[in-house]
Amino acid sequence: MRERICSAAMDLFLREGFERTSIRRIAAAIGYTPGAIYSYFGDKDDILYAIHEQGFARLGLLLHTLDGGGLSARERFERLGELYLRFAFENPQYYDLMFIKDRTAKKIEELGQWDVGLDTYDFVRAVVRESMRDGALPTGDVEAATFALWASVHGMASLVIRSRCKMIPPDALSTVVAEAYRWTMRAMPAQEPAHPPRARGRVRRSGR
Amino acid sequence: MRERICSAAMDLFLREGFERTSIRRIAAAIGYTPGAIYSYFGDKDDILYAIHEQGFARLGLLLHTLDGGGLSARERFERLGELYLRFAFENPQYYDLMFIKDRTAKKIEELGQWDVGLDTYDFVRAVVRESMRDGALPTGDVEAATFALWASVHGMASLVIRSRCKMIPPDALSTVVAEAYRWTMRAMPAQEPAHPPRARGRVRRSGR
DNA sequence: AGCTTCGATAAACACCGTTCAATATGCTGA
DNA sequence: TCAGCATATTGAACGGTGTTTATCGAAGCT
Repeated sequence: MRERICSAAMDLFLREGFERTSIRRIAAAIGYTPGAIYSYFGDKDDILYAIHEQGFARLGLLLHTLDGGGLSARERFERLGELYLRFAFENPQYYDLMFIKDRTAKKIEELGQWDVGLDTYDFVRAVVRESMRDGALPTGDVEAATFALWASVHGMASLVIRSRCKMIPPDALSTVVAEAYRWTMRAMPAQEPAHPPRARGRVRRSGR
Repeated sequence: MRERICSAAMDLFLREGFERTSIRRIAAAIGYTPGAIYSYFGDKDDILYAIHEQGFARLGLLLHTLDGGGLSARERFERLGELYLRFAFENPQYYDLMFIKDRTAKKIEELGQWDVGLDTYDFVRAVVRESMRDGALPTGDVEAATFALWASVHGMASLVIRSRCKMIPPDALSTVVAEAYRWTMRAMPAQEPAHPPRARGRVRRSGR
């Protein structure tokens, strides 16, 4: 039943946008009265939260396709941002819920459930750390580098999703984004491995 | 009168947030009835739009303090992002209106008034172009590099403003952001000037 | 004084999220 | 088979929202 509500809600979010999706409409879409929904969700933002969880499950699945591909640390690092951007542009409504919408953050705070997104962040941090250890990135503050990478791709995604890129011709947008990401990557050059053979071997093996 | 409405609205936005600021409350704050407001603004989002314009005026003023300081292209480039971030963190509600909120973008689209933000973007692009010509940045696609820089700082600002950084201890947040920006800057190294003396002279003089 | 003009009002409309007493439904035990 | 119970659902209500519009009142002009 929670499932039915969620999928009806997401359906309406996609077609009408969140603000125009009322509890009454969600209820009508599944043939119920508004009050019924409150037996399954405490309030409207609880539905948002449930969908946001689904979104993180999807994103997690996508990012973990990086595991076991026999990729070098540098390849993993570069693919990570690409996958993140792909998720954002293929699921803009999910992305909005997960990383932009105010109400989601408010609900997360209310529930104190930060771990949903934290897993994903830990994964990114681990990739950055590995990349540094492997010489695929200049060494430095892991926390800051992780945040810098995340901010960069989130910035691109959220500017596009929230329609702030109208100065770029729509048909050129995707290539500008791709080019900007390439620029960001090129700007973070691979260094000489710190301790070449053992480190790379260890990383390769543990990444199996 | 429009001024009085705007400042009352901004006052309430600051204290209560946009969603909880109703036309009725704005009207009450200046001693009018709700209907009166509609003699001065077509709808609620027109107030948003007016405030967003003020925000861009402020930001423009701040960024143009870079002019005439006798700064090198590289310094201008680095300071640009710092000023942008400063604006965002000192005026988070303005920033939200200008670069994150959905309804602002919708209203801009409705009015077809993209030039407000375009001036600012042109300024950033010009700084990037100058930096490349001056060898303060690796040369390459100006459009992509501008977007990459903007996305990077916007990403940091919007993640913080929309409360997505709870995995970073609050008291460490500002240093992580600063460190991440330094990382981004360090990752975009200055190159040898393309045509050193004449070019630098020209830039210096025109920047007066 | 009469007339016009125009800003402000009050009331209404159609929504919204949310609550809750009342009811319908389906299941259990006798 | 039927009473009783528990649970799922309803429908109406509350207080709010953005927005529209007929009406009013005061000021300005002839």
